[in-house]
Amino acid sequence: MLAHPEREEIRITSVLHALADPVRLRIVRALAAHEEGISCGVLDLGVTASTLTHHVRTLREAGVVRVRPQGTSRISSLRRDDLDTLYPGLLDGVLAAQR
Amino acid sequence: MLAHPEREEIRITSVLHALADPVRLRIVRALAAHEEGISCGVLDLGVTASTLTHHVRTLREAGVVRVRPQGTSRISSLRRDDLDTLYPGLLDGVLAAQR
DNA sequence: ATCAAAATTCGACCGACATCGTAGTATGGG
DNA sequence: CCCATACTACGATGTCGGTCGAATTTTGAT
Repeated sequence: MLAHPEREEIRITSVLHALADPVRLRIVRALAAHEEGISCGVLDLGVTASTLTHHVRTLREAGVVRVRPQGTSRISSLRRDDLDTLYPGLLDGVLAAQR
Repeated sequence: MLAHPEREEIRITSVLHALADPVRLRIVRALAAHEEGISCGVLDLGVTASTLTHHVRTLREAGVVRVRPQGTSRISSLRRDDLDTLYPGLLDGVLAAQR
């Protein structure tokens, strides 16, 4: 478990699909503001823990976030380098969005 | 019919969802290569005409493309200005994707 | 007026997915 | 060892959406 795609395995359609959900987009925005990574459980997203697990897995399997265990928590962080290399400007454009 | 969202009405989640489909992404790539716009019917996308209609409508309603009637055809073109203004870098990043 | 080409509409089908609740696993502290 | 915390796994459910075929509309040309 906790498999992450290599940079070369990341697919643009998977990334876009991962970003196209309101809850996941809020997660990405939060991670963008915390380069060191955070436990997504601390975010108040209005969904249950199991739903949150689903979303984080979707982001991880798409190659958007990296997840590392730390105690009983999982620290998620944005894969900025990989995404900026593969799709320069995409992440910045998404994060710049007001709506 | 042929309603287009104003620039202020465009939503990032709708744009991302519109771009997250392989067929629609191929349409967008084709439009990016033809600034003057094209009739999407000329593209060989491996889907039926009715499915193509569905995809073009999805792109139009998301604010990704502008569609104007011309004879019995509909000419689609990318809303580059609007997208680049709202989400600078997003479109370029998506188009830069190799996979 | 008739015909052909291009596109749309409608209904149906079916797989994908966001969500939840419950139960289970894992880690660390007392 | 026991317990609490954080997260995961699984199954169920309801909705959304990509796909098609058949029928219809629209436009332009003959």
